[in-house]
Amino acid sequence: MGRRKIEIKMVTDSGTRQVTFSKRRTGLFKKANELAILCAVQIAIIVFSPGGKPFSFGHPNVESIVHRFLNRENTPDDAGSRDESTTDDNLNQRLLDLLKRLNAEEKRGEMLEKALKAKRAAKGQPPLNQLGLSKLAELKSSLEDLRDKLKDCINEKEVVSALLLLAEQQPKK
Amino acid sequence: MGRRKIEIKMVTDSGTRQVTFSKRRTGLFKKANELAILCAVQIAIIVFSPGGKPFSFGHPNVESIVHRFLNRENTPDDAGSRDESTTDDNLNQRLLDLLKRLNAEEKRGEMLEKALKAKRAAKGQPPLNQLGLSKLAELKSSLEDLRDKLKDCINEKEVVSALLLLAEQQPKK
DNA sequence: ACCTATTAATAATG
DNA sequence: TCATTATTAATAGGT
Repeated sequence: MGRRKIEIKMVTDSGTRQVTFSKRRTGLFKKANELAILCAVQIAIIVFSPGGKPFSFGHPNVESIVHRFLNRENTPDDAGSRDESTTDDNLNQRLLDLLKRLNAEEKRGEMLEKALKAKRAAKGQPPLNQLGLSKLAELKSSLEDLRDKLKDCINEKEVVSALLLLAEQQPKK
Repeated sequence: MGRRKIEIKMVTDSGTRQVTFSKRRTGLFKKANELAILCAVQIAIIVFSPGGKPFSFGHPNVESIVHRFLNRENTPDDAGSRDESTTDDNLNQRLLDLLKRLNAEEKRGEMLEKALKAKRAAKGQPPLNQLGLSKLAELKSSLEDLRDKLKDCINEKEVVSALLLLAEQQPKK
């Protein structure tokens, strides 16, 4: 709907792409707002610009909707509405996503840690010495908790991976 | 853009509201898809229908975008544009977010695994037996890789936690 | 940013 | 829910 019809494929010129992004993002958010009001529903949109900057729209706000969405699987009391989300395919897809994410976050964690190390090296004196003994003990126990949690996590991921691979293995249905 | 102009206010008739919701949701998702392709961007939409049923659109998928957003981080590969993201505060905040997310995902992983287990228990014969030996070996080594990665991860998280707690400890600057 | 010719979405209807 | 279509709304290209 413009002076010309355009094909839906990546806009190659980066200037034009940025303009298109701005215009269409505005239009999309407007539509989302209309949908929310007309139908009295909750809606959230998250989009990252070509430059990587996050934009979001939420009615009434992004966080509550995301939270509701992410936690939609553990509401056994109100028995209504849902029908999907319990098929094997669905579970497998979600597990696959989860594993992908965990992997990505491991990498991210490594990068962040390196960045922080570099920062501290560049500074000079690490602030470790300034810690009180009681704080150190506290720290130690919290780290032990964390380690134990992650160890449990390893076993779970092994099981999950096994199930996933098996599922992929199966010719299906 | 219909036979008549309509006011943007809640549609009172529930039948009409449901129809409007369906049509406009479809339109919105289509627009989102076009935006994603035209501008090569990631986008996620979550919307709950008037009946409370969740609908979502994600390019490439909802989960990764939601988590990228909750964590407010920019992609590290294209080295341009950004200038922040290297202060200590910023790093610490990002590490804190990462830890929170890892924790949340551990829990999610547990839940998903339980769900899958329950499913399989309900079915009967687990498909493990059908695996060929070579596939089993493959599986085993990939699991070992995963375990090793997670072990490394544990150590990193310990360091990270220590640094985080120390940072919180400091009266700041 | 703004303009506007043109296309795309959709409200009402069957 | 699906199809049609008169009408409005979004927007591509240009200034």
